Amino acid sequence: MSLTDPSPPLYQQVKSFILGRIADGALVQGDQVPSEHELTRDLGVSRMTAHRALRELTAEGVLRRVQGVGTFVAEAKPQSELLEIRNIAEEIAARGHRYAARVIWLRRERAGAAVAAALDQPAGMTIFRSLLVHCENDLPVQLEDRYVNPDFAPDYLQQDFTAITPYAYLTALGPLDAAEHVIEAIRPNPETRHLLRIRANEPCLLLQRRTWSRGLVVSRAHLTHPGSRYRLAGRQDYGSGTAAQAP
Amino acid sequence: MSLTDPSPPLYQQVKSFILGRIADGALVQGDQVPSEHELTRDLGVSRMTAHRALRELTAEGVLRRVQGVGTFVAEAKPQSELLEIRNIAEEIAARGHRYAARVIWLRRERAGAAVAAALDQPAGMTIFRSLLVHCENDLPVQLEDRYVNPDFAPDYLQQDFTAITPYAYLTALGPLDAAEHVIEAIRPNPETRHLLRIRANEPCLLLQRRTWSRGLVVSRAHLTHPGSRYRLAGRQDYGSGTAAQAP
DNA sequence: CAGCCTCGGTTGTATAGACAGGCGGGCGCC
DNA sequence: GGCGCCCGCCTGTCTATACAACCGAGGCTG
Repeated sequence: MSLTDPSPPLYQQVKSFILGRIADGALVQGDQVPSEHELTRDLGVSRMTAHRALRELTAEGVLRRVQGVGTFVAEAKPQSELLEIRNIAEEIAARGHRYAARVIWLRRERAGAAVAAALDQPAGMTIFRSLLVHCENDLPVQLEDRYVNPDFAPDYLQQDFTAITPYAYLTALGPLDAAEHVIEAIRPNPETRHLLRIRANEPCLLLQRRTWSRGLVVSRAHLTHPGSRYRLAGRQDYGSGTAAQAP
Repeated sequence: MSLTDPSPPLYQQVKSFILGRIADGALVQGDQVPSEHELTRDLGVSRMTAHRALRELTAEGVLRRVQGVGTFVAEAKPQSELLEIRNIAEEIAARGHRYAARVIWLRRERAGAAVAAALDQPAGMTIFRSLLVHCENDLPVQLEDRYVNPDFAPDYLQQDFTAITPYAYLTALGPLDAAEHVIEAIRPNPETRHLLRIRANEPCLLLQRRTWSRGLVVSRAHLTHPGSRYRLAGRQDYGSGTAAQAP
C-alpha cells in the first residue's frame, strides 16, 4: 500500500489514511491503530512523520495514545461537540475591563454521587468546594461553584482567590485535561438571583464544566446583565477540511 | 539566556518563553517574534523544537506565521474566544436521532441596517431569508432564522430544505468563512414559544451566528426541552501550553 | 505459587541535516 | 530613474537517528 504523492503534505496524507480507515469502518472505537513503526514500514514515511500525524489526530480528539501500549481510536464523545467554552474570568481581564472576584465561601464537604463520579473519587469522599462571584466593572456576571479533587490541589482552600482565579491556580499546578461542557438557559434560583443581582423573571445561562480528575465547575452566569457590555460570544474557523455532510 | 532544564519538555519551555514575553508586554500584537533560527541560537534548542513550539502556538491562535516573512503576535480577537458552536442540525443527525426539518417560510425581503451590515450589503438591499424548525424525534429543538447574501447563493429560495439543511447547502457552494457567535439566555417571544412548543416562563437559548459574506443566522433554540436527550454541550482540550495568567 | 527481573514493543522527545517554497530588498542593467 | 533578477531570510516539510520513559508479558528465582 502506498500514498498518493501529489500535493498534500505526507503527515496530512497519513492523517487522511487513518481517518479513512475509521470512516469506512475498518477501525472502530477502541481499536488499536497501526503503531508508528507499522506506519513507517507500510506507508514508507519516516517515524517522525507518522508521529506527527498521530499526535495531531490525538490533539483533535480522534485518537487516544498510551505510552508503552499503543494508539487507539478514541471513544465516542460522551456528548456532542457543539461548543467549546473558555474561562470567563480571564476573558474579562483580557478585554481590559476591571475584574474583581468575591469569595462567598471556601469549604470542604462530602461529595454526592454525581460530584464524586466527576472527580474520580469514591462517593462520600471529602472534596473542596468554592463559591465565587466574578465581577466586571462592579457588576456581578458569573457565579462560579467549583468542586475540586483534593488529591490534585491539597492547598486549594488556603488560596486567596481575589488575587488569583481558581482556574489560574489549578492550571499553575499542571495542565488541565480535556473538559466537557454543558450550557443551558435556566431560571436562576433565589440565591443565584441575589448574588448576581438578576431581576425577577430574567433567565440566565448555566454552564457546567467537568475537567477530568481536576475539578467540576458549575457556573451560573448572567452575561446579558443590563449594563454589561458583552455576551457569551466567540469565533469559529470553519476549516475547509471538515466536509459538510447533509443529514 | 538559557532555559531551565528540569522537567517540562523543551518545546513546552519555548512556548512558555514566548507566552511569557507576550504576558509581560515585551511582545505586543503585531510584533515579530524571534525566528526559528534566532530561537535556535539564543535558547540552544534545535530548529525542529523551536518550530514545534511556534507551530503549536499558531494552532492555538496566539501567533500568526507567514512563510517567507516571519512569525508575529496574532491580532486580538474581535470578540471574545469564549465559545465555538457547530451546527445543531448535523449534531442531531450525527447522534443517530431522527432528524426532520420543517420550513415555515422562504422569502426575499429588504435588509435592515444591522442585517445588511452583517451581509456586507448596502442597507435596503434585497436579501434571502428562511425560517426553519429543526426537530429531533418529532420534538422541535431549534428555530433557525437565516439571512443569506443573494450574491453567494442566488438559488437559495428554490432549495428543498427538508432534504438538505441550509448549512449543508451553503457549505456545498463553498467553504464558509470564520464566524462570530453570540449566545444568550432569553425569554422566547410568543411566536418562538409556539413553534418550539415552549411552556410559559421557560427560558431558551438564543444563538446568533454571523458568517462573513455568506449569511447571518439567528437561532432560537430550546435544547433543554423536556424529553430532549441533550443539552448544548461540547468538549475542550486544554492545550497544556496555554499559560494561565491571573488577572 | 508469589514476587521480581528482564526484554521487547510503543510512545515522547530532541537533534542534525536537507530540500522546497515564498517573500522582500538590494543590486545591476537598461 | 525604473525595471527585473537574484540572493538571503524565513517558514514548511521530511528523513534518519538517538535516547528516555513506560507498559505488559514471560521467565526466573526464592
